[in-house]
Amino acid sequence: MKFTPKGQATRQRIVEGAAEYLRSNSPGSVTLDDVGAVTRTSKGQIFHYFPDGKEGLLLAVARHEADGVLTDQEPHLSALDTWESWTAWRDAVVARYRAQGRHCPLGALMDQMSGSPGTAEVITELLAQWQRAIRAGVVSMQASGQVRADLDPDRTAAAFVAGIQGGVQVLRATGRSDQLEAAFDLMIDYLRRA
Amino acid sequence: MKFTPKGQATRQRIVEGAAEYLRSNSPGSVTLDDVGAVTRTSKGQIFHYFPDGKEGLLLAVARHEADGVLTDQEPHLSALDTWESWTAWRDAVVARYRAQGRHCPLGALMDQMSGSPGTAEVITELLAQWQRAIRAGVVSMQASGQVRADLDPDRTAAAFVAGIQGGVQVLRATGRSDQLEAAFDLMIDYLRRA
DNA sequence: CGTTTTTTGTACTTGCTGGTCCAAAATTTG
DNA sequence: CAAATTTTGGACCAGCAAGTACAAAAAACG
Repeated sequence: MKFTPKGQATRQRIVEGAAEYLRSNSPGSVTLDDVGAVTRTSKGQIFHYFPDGKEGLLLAVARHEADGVLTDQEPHLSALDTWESWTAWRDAVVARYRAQGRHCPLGALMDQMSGSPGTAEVITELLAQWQRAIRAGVVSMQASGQVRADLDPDRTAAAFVAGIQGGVQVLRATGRSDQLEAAFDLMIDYLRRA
Repeated sequence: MKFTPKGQATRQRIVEGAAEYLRSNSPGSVTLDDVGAVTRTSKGQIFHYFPDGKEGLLLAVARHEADGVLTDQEPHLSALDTWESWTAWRDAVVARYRAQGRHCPLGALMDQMSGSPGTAEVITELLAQWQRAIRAGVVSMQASGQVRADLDPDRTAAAFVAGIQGGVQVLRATGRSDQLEAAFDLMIDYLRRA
């Protein structure tokens, strides 16, 4: 499929509009007409740019959101080489999620996961990248001798992913960020003692 | 609403059948006809026992599943007073979730959460109970002097909830239990060193 | 320009699903 | 046993939302 610049702009408008809309509405209840209304597009355009219909559109949205999650923390993620950078990262994530409350791109992703194997794949890739970035941070802390060398960076990073993921999940369900903060603090504290 | 014994049995059959069915199918795609087919009941019966229709049924299922999650780990949860009991608990949870893979009652709950405030409440209550049980375990370890007394039991329990929750979530998305195990191990290890 | 391709709008179709209605069967009750 | 109540079955309805058809507008192109 090739599109002219105008076409690409429209396509992008649809994806971004749908993404934002999906952050506050469960994917099951979002209709193509909703998307059309929000993005000022007609059904014809939606199917023109997403021949696979709703499924294709949701997948495109998933990819778009997955991108956002990582680039969002990028300044922090790639520089986890001092204790300050770790806590700064923690603060950024907590503040970010606390501000947006339930309207969470990652959470919306998870919601649309069940049923769509494509989305599950996108999430798997996202988590893997995330874990890799954290792992790199652990390794760099070991390299500078601030963390014991016998710590397994892979498992530590895996635990971080689980903790953050779970904290966000709880935040979405309950509206409270306690668990997210506690998990983050415990894990960083664990690193500190290692 | 009052039902005869026969009626209660039917109601229960519907809830349990629907619950099992929901574990492997996303709630958005589950229809009342599906439930009827699986539980050998007619639409009439479903609306007879759940006057609020689908929403009421899903809520009943949510409560049923929430019960199951805790009673499932109950032998372990109420006896977290030795290191062996903690690791036994860990092993039980990991084994359990690894066996069931994606068909996870808690995960299915989370899925149907978005959009239904009732379900969100059920989940909040479940998480709170869970956290309380873990907290009690931490306290008892402190009482017996196996864990430092200056550790905050609330925050520690909160972190555990987040870690497990996230691990399960990742397991559902990727099919791998690495993160769940890593989170569990890191946290227990953290306790050990405290 | 004129033609060809892309983009957009809209009316329509189709299938599905939650929910209603009502009557028959079974069960309880007196 | 007869009346009242509960349980069950299934036909039916209404609305909604995905997807299609097709033509007009706009742009690209030579």
